[in-house]
Amino acid sequence: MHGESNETAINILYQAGLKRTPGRIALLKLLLSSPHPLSQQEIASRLEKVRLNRVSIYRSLHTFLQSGIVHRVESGDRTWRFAVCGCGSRGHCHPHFICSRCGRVECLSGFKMPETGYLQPGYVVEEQELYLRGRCATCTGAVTGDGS
Amino acid sequence: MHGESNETAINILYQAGLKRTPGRIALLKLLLSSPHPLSQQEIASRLEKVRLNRVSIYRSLHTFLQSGIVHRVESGDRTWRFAVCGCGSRGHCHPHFICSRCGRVECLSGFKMPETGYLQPGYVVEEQELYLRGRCATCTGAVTGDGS
DNA sequence: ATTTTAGATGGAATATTTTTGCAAACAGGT
DNA sequence: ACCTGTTTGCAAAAATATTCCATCTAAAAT
Repeated sequence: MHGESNETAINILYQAGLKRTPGRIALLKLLLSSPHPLSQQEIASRLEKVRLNRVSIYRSLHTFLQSGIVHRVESGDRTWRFAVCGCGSRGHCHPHFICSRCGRVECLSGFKMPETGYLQPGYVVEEQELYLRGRCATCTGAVTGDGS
Repeated sequence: MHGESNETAINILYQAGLKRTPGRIALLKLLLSSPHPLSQQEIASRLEKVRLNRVSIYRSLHTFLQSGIVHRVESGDRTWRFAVCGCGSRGHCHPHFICSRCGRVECLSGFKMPETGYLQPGYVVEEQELYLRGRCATCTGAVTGDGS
């Protein structure tokens, strides 16, 4: 299924100058294969077979974050969610949609962040986060449902 | 100083159909007089003289939130911050600025939220939050500093 | 003014998530 | 095969938010 993501994960780690340990590769593979940001709990439960400690997950995510490999989303339930971001910076390059019903968080890739030229003098913006909260297509029942 | 905010607080509670208890009035007065959102910890330390329990603060804020009296800001350090919002809804009617150095959170009142007509079909946006993270005027040293 | 009642409060305790410390294990290079 | 700095595992701590239940109070009714 995700045979190539193994190579991709190793390559990303190599590019960032990080050691390619089995745990990190598995973690990064998981993030690469997920269509939406994952919480540490979700990651831990999906990585049980790899037997990667939660603290190690926490620290690896922390390292990834500092290297700009992942970005961190605060979805409103006091848990951070992580996703691989192609933009390579620590900031957010796109808005995020949070479903208020199912809690799912989605990256709205392809959408630019709004312009912000309206700050008071002296203020410097380093990064910005735009969260849209509402109902996803599944929860509004608008999905046509073509299987899977 | 804030003699009138006492009346204002009582009036707000009355309009919302909530009981005007001393604790709630003190809490609302504090929020009304604060230029930026406050965390529960900040509120508790500033309300020590009133001897209002932290749980009561938590519950009052929860009630205020449901009544649309306050709005809740997630500033990135996993603590909620609360501020009185004139818009009367539970959503956010303006962006928030978070200083990455001093942690201060400011309401960017007067600025409209960006348009969001670009969602996929089936998605419904109930509210949106825009956070700008960076350095405030104080932390960039851009304040002219006319005393105080 | 007294009574009544739904709602608010206090204090302790619980839940959840994040973060740290230290010793053992490992990756990557020589 | 060996060395060194990094990573991991396990236990434990921190920090914040949330719940429980008995008691008290605001505000309306008598």
